[in-house]
Amino acid sequence: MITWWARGKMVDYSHRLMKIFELLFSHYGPRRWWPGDTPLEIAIGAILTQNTAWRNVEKAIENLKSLDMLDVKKLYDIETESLANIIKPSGFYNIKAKRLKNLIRLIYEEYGGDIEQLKRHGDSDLRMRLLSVKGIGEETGDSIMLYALNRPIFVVDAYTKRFLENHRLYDGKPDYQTVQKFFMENLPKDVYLFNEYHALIVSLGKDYCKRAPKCPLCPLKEDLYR
DNA sequence: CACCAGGCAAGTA
DNA sequence: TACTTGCATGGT
Repeated sequence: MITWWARGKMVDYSHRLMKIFELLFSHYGPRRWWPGDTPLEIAIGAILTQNTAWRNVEKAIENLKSLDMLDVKKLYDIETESLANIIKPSGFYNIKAKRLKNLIRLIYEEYGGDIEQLKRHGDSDLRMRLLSVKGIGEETGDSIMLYALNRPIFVVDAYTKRFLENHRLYDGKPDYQTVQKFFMENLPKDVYLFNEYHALIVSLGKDYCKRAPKCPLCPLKEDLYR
């Protein structure tokens, strides 16, 4: 049995986390994340959405699509300045253009522009390669791992941390590694489960848990506020 | 008008 | 290690 210390006592969370998943899934249904059709588009979206509302990212991706720029070779060749101009609606466009170029440079120069070759790495090596790119931190890297490359890695973001705090599932400062371990050690390592779970937490967060410690309308309230 | 959104890296102490 | 700051657009 895997246990975690929380609220001063040791608790088995594996059943609770599955119960929460079932409640959220029955409330929202499948979320079908990540919005995006190809691994490349998903990876680009992961960088563009850093501290940015998704609706602004959509505009930037639309711009890339309309210019037929969702292509490793074309992105490798384009000037960083031109790329910045294309992705302008997503905000932080100068730094994000550099970050996109850093990722594209890795794919093009180390893997011949073929994401399938990048995928030959095992989970651990793959994660390290992604995190070695300047501009790809833990959340962005893990989003690419899970949603673009279909690896069983749990993605932690602001919503996930807020979720644990709001529902008092874990005390202490929710740093990335700890939160990720909390989910990964208490759930079966399943790509589909991790995919839907993260998406469901975001859906819940957008609807009910923005920053209130209590969520009167929250579909989880019966089971979590005892 | 102010505040925030699916972060990250670099700088400071 | 633990803060702080710059990066920038668009919606509420």
